Amino acid sequence: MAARPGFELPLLLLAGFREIVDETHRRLAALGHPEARPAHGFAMQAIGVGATATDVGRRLGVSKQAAAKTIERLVELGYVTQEPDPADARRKIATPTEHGRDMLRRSAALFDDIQAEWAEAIGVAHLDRLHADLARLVGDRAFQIDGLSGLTD
Amino acid sequence: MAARPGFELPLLLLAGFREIVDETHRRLAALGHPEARPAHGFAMQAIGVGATATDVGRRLGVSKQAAAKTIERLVELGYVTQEPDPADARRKIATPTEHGRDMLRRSAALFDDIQAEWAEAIGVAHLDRLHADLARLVGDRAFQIDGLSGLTD
DNA sequence: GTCCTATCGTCAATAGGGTTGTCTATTCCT
DNA sequence: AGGAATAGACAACCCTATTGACGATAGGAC
Repeated sequence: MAARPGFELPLLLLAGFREIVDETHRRLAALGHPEARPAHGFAMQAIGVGATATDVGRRLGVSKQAAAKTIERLVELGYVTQEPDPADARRKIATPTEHGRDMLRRSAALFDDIQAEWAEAIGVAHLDRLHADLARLVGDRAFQIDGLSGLTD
Repeated sequence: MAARPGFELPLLLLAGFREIVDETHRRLAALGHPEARPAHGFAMQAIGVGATATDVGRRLGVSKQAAAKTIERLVELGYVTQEPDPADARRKIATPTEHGRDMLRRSAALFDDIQAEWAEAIGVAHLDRLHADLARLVGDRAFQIDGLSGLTD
């Protein structure tokens, strides 16, 4: 057994992740979003059509304080706006701006493009199997995305 | 086309990486290395039998300053020692201690164990193909491992 | 032998993403 | 009315990383 050293697998998985994410952001930078970084995309996804810092923190598996800082940054970059919830004075709702929605649309398209390129490189059948096998191995843990720091592009 | 949204793939890859690394470190903690964190393991690998901060930085794709800080941390944790190079007064060589070598041996074994568990879960043929496909997609980029922060276990 | 240049380690400032703990304001349920 | 739960803000801190500058050393050209 152990035909291959076991440490290669995590390295390959990480490299795959970084390859997709870095390439997406390289292209995104050329499409009017040079400041967008991976954490921003994930946070935008977590915001959806509108969410509070606490919501975002819960969805991303980080503290509400960390989420609040990220939202603050997104406001600075013009990706979201924040307004008090008229129905609950404790809450502040972050909502994507048109610029933010543009970023989200474009990154979704880029992810699709890169997936298509991977399908071309190894064949659709291989990619489908890779996707299915990974989904089986990690289950729903794939969508609890914390630990994204350092991916600073 | 685009039967699946493209953003799932990077998430699955990241989740796979985290799954392996986190599980390794959970088990490592129970084997006398509660302080070991992912970045340390990678740095230890980069040190090998002995290396300078600059070497480590180059191998890991980070600045020499960042590498020096990590080595400093490894010294604090008792994983390496540092001595001046007798042949070159500019250089300081970091060398794994017995504790450090123990950590490396154990984590290598744990990576192998987890790889075996994955093979059991999806079948050896599937795992081999996953490994081969990823290797083909990312090439040698797998072993330029930066961006490890946040993986703080 | 003596310079010029490249390299090593280090110091300092900065950035970004994360944490815990504490606090006030507000809401909601009893 | 009053107590528990919740949202956001503030502070202090950690970790990993960055760039820029600097003194000390090594080593090749001459």
